[in-house]
Amino acid sequence: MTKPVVTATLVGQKSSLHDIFALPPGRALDICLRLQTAILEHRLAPGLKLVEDEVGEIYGASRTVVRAALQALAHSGLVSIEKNRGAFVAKPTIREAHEVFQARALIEPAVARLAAEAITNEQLARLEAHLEAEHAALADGDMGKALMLSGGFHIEIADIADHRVFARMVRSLISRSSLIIALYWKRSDTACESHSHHALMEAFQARDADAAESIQKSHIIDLHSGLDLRKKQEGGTTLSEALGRAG
Amino acid sequence: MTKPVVTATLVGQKSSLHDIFALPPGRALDICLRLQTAILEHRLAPGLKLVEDEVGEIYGASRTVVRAALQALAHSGLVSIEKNRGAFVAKPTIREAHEVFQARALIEPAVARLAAEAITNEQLARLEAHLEAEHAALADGDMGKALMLSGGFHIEIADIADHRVFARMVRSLISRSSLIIALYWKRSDTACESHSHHALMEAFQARDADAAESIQKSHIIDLHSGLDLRKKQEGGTTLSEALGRAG
DNA sequence: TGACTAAAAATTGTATACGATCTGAGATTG
DNA sequence: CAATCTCAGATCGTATACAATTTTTAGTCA
Repeated sequence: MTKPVVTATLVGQKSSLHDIFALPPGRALDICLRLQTAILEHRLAPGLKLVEDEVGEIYGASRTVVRAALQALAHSGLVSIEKNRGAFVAKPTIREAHEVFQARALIEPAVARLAAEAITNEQLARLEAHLEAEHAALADGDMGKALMLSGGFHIEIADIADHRVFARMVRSLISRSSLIIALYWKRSDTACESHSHHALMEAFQARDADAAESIQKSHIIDLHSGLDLRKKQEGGTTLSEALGRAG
Repeated sequence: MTKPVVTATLVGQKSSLHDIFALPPGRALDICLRLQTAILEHRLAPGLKLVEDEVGEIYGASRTVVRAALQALAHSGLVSIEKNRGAFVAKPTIREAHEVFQARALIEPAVARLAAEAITNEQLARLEAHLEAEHAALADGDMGKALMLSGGFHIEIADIADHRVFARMVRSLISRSSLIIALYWKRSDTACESHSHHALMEAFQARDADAAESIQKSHIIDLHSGLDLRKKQEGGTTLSEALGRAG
């Protein structure tokens, strides 16, 4: 049962969650996080409608709370809300896909530099453990888990950089990347990814900020090039079916 | 009566507002924008408490709607919400001030480059008009207006770059900068600012992307250095006093 | 059959009500 | 007199109810 560890990282157990959603702790935040996890795990397909009553029923909360959660998710870009029509799992356009990866290519290398300059031994160990988990998932052929861990790796770096403004941006960009990958990923060999992360790891161990920055930049450009920006997947699943009763 | 034009730019008349707050059009968005304007015009001091009933009374809406608006503002970083305590106009810390300007120094030069590459003659004219208005405000000694226009200038550039992800980031960073300046600005000679904007304008006219990028970078570093990050202003005004009945 | 229309059902938008929590003034005590 | 305690008022958190809007369905007519 290693999954909870994964989701905790990607979803934001560290670096105070309410900082991400600007919501005080409470049931709304809970629902927010659960839905976010479900979306990032690709259990809720892009385009799926999130009916307020239905979500409330599943998590045992009233529409008031659910609405707050959905609104928060809309701000983070994982959900889009249309007037009088409701909330839907976001379905990034091809344009947005490009933009998100352009933004990542600008911001994450700078963040990697900061992280390389500030990283402690303890954080190094943690990051290495993360990398190993990622490697293991790849060996198992568990792609969903590997992708999740891959995102978590980037987020951990942002946390190490200890820059809240950047960290928040990175978190949002990576969440959206997860959706984008769900829709547009084409490349079969995800191995290169793990390789990039390994190279990054070495740069961190050497505290080589220049290397970290440049490796991260290549890595993200590489990811960007791994997208097929023509076809688009349709989302047909049903809500309670995907979430079950526990979510 | 030139102010509405100004606020319209800073607040986001262009580039579909609901994109900024991820809120569908409606009363919540209205309140959101009015409060944002009031905050950015420094009529609502950092730290001021925004009582839900009071805001609702002023704008003629129920708490339900007001809460949605406050939550949206919290996401954009202009308001902070504390559990069981309510919403307050955000009061950026010194650390956050540094971080916001570091982020601007990274992102805005890249955005300026994009804008220089894409700018049309029409947009050039618009931008020039904006610059003139800014110059006029400075000549009048109307600092509040000048600051507002200064922020608007940066936002227009982001809109010209036509990159929604960056534009949204820039908008959020500039909003927060407005608060930061309200709290920490020290320099008396705001003239240099106008000078920087002039230099940028020339780069745009020449479609010189390199120049635009580098000028923007220096400009933001310069702004950052114009902050005094020691003292902190206290906010004591009252809500309805600042907003009046019309807001 | 197919397209259009109208009524019914489902869903969202908003207001209101009530319990929970916080705040501050005044009483109490060492 | 200062510090603490208690309780009333203010304010927030959440559920529920009803109005407005959209979506679906059933029916009608060409």
